[in-house]
Amino acid sequence: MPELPEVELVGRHLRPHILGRRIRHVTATAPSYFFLTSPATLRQQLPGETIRSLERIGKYLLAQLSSGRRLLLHLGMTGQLILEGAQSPRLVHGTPFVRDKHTHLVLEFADSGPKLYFRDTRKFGKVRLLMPGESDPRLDKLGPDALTLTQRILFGASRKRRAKVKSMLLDQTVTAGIGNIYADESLSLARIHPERPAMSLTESECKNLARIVRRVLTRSIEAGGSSIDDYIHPDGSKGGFQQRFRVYGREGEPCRKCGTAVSRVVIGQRSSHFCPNCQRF
DNA sequence: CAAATCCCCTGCAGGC
DNA sequence: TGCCTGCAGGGGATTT
Repeated sequence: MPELPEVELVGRHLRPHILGRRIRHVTATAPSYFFLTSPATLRQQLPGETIRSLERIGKYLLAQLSSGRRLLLHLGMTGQLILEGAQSPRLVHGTPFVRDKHTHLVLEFADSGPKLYFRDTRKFGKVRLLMPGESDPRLDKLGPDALTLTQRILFGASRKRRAKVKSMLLDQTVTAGIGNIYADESLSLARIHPERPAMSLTESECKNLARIVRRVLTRSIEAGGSSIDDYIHPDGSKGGFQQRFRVYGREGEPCRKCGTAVSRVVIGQRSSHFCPNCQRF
């Protein structure tokens, strides 16, 4: 589910519903590495806090709280932030979401508005409460946001890299927000083979690739993001960008440009899709 | 150092 | 129907 466009959309959908609201009660499940801050601490510390702002940083969401503390959230692979009343993603059409065994955190507010559920089946997501002035190394290490990716950043990062260009795009310290889908889609549009050594890219290829990354991410946001198995929006609605995938998840299917079968290779433990004709090594 | 490998966790689809 | 394998929008720790 969540790469930059999806996280951005979750933030946009959530803001009107949670900003300015005061947390009254917190329910959190058993400790797991989902909780960088213990559930007990969250239950104890969050009530009384008002959510002042919510910003996206790469694939993270960071909520500023009234006490000066901050709540850091990451959706991992299957994380979902769901507003009470949302349509259930996989259950019968028209059924509102109800808390289940994968719902690890519930925020109830002092007003009568909807609760907020944080659900994550695989528990790769993260939640951490940052004390005033406290920082998180994960945030500190992030590169510039991928929506503002420039040729300069890509070209600079690529110079001494023997590693594959796709790995560079996925490296959040180079640029933050690109995940497996948008890396494949961007390289496809840029007609660059994902296994090319990053250092083999020319300056003009970097310029083109940076522009394409920005455009793909922007277009996906406009289309409501990509929804594959789970929904993404806090109200339960789905995105539509997955219908426009050129290569992602299309192994064996014809390239939309030349008809050649889309190939799949594994790069850095991740499936990588490309057209072997349009994206020459 | 940089780069490759393994691991965290759960559910689902497909082959037999 | 059931079992088994492989795979999944992420990223951190460990190894080479």
